[in-house]
Amino acid sequence: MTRTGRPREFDKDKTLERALELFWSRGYGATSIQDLVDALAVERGSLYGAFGDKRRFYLDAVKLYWDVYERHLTAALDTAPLLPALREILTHPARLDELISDMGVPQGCLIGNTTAELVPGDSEATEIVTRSYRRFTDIATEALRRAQTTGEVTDSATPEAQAQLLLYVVQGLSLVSRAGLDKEAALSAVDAAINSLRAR
Amino acid sequence: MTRTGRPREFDKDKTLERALELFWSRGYGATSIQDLVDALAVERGSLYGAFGDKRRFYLDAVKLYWDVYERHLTAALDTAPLLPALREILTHPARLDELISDMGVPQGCLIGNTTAELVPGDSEATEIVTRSYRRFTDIATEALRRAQTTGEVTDSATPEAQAQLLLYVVQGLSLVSRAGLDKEAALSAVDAAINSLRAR
DNA sequence: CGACTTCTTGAACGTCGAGTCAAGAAGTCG
DNA sequence: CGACTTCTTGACTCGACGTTCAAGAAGTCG
Repeated sequence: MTRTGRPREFDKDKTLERALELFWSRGYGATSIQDLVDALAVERGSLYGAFGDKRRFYLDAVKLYWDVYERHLTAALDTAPLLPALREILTHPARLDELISDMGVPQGCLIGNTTAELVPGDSEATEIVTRSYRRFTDIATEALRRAQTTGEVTDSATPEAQAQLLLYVVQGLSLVSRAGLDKEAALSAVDAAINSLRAR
Repeated sequence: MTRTGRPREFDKDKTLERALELFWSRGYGATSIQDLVDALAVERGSLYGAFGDKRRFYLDAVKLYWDVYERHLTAALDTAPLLPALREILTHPARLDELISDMGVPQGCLIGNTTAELVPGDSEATEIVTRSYRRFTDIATEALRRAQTTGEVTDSATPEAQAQLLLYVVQGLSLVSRAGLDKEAALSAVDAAINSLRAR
């Protein structure tokens, strides 16, 4: 039996979620421990005790981000017809409704941001984003394969190629959006992408 | 008349190019002044004298990057047929042959990396990347408009929408590639994108 | 040559941020 | 209660980094 000591005074899961929001909106390097201390209302030592060092903390937040996103993705793409769902996925880049609370909406996809900031210098970060990309394409590939057999999606390309292309589009849209989103232009581009998938 | 003093002992342009390579491969935050001093063989004071502070230095490198890239882009897309040229542009994400010397090939597009790392926190960086994205879509739009009139490219979407989508694909591919490039998967995705532009 | 300007060098400075730690607080268990 | 464990607090350390600066070097001009 592990001897129990003084109980933690803060909610570890909730704190990780709030940290995720901060990391998401500011990036890894630009978020200092002091920022976290201020925003989370948890003292430095407690953070270190609960989450290890900054890099661990960040990587755990990234993992949480992906878990939530993957759940969204899977649920959204498990519907028919597929194309409207895909449009939804592309249209709201990296949207995680469950996590976004009252703070301003963070911008960009945290996986993509991590790729730009820590990859390829950090091997664990590289693993995480590589796995995430892989899972995205796997999930999308399966959905597209089904939609090809029902005749909804064109078979002029393999589901794998289509899924990979969708990954690029999501990540590109998500990244470019950070610099300011021209909603009309983005929407028409997404529609063009979706239409090119439609069987004719 | 400006009095001339002691002449600079290093080539400012060449030094900026070398700094660009370093910034490109490591990112802004992860590149220290000391790194630059070591790699460029120019002392700190001289760097500050010639380029101002680190942020100026970086932003100037980004501008240089874009200028070179834009020249490539314009030249490549000013040909007929357009689709093979587009494929070339997408296939070699952010390739700048003139600048890549004997160092390892930097990964990702510097504009995209800057977007992830400095935008939206830095207003001048935001300006630069926004303008770059704008110029990319402008150039691509014009090329696509011409290719639509010749019947090479489908008119099932506007040239603007197609160009915007291409921007997303380039940026997405360029970003995801940082985490390790699966050449086959990338190529088939690019081919799918190109084929969806082809008039039928 | 002497006055003037600009560049070079590298030590020094100040700041900031990640991580540590010792003392105390708040629980549990026997 | 007393021993034990874990959490909290915030001051402290220590290193890294961007930036400055003073002294000297290398040119030009009259």
